[in-house]
Amino acid sequence: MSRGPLRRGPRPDWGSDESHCGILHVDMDAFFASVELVRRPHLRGRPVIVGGESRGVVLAATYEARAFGVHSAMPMAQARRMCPQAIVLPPDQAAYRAASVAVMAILGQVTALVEKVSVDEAFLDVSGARRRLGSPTVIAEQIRERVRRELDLPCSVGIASTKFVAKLASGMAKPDGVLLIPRAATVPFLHSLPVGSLWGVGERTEAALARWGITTVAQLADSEVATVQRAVGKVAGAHLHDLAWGRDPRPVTPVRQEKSIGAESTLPEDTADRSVLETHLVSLADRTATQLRERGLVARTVSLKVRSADFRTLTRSRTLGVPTDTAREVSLAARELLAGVDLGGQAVRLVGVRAEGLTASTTRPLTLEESVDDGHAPQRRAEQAMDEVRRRFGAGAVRAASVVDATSRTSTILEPPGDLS
DNA sequence: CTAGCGCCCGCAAGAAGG
DNA sequence: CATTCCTTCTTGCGGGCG
Repeated sequence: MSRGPLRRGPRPDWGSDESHCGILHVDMDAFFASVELVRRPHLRGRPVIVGGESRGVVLAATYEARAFGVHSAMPMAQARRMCPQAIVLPPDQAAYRAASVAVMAILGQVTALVEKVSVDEAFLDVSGARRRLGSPTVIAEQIRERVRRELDLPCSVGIASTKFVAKLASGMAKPDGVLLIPRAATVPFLHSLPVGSLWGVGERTEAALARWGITTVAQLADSEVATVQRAVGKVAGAHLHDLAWGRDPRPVTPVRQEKSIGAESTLPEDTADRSVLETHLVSLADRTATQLRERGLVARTVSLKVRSADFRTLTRSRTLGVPTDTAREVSLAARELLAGVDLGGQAVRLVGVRAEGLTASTTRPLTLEESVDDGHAPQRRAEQAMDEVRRRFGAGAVRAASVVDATSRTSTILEPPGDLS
């Protein structure tokens, strides 16, 4: 989700030579808010913010809200102060995922070379589609028209010769626009920007560069590589210096093997009660393991994330003897890790579970040998049965007994097989 | 008054190898 | 033969980024 403030003034124009500009970056405008407006058309034209109710941040804001200074990632309390008349809607991730799938389907019809980078943005390599579909700007406008007509959603497209310049261009094209940066204009374009515009330069890196007197991309480009490397590290330094000269050889990569899968949640209120935390860990582990099984993956390492009330974050991880995809083992590992954490009396505001070291599961349709000699097989079978129940009756149909609130427990609730607590 | 998710890097320390 | 030194690899952790 783009997080910059509202751009003012006319859209810049860097020329119209489209040769060598095969990379498109498609970025949905105020995505979550735009999806909400589709089903709540009466809110169009009004400041709308999507975000967590009490202790959340702004996930998306319409341009009407941005006019008040509201932007993504801003604490909700601050956003409400800046724009008290804003309509605040709770997020509906399922709806956004569905919209994302629809958008990506349209992009997939343009070219197979689509790299989804997040729920609301993707890169396309259309350099081979010119004969079939026309020039990049023509393709960009067709995409925008289709997304607008079929889904009623606005998006912006950046066109350039490299991925990160295309990404910058889409940001400057917003809202609801297209911007082409011809290859010949790349360096002058980049050198007109502050360093913070570069991909990979956030608050910290910006400050580190500033200590060496580097605040613009032009200054970065004119600095010795060694200087930049001293400021931000060897690898990042070399990379940034390349970017400052428009060198970005990364190709558009349609499929990427995921390296980790996880779930985390900020608690309704801070707590130091370990049993409450463990209950959350069980359900986070369940979500994580379900995703592992959905993707046919097993994880070798389980990591725990804990954020305390003072907003300090720590992680602990453990590598298992045998890779797993069961909630039981993920949750067991997570709870053992939690037991080893000294919170120093601090209450906890967020816990998370993450599965790392992923490899393809060899045991998806459990073979006979596995169910005989793998001691974990009964657990896998049980959890696969739960997957099936959820598929047929909905996500809430089965939960670990320990996650079911005691007051809502009745004899009619299905208890999962096996000890999941 | 600060989400959730996943990627990547730097650094430190231990394991492994010579 | 056991110990030491050195390098490289692996793992764990923190943190930045978007």
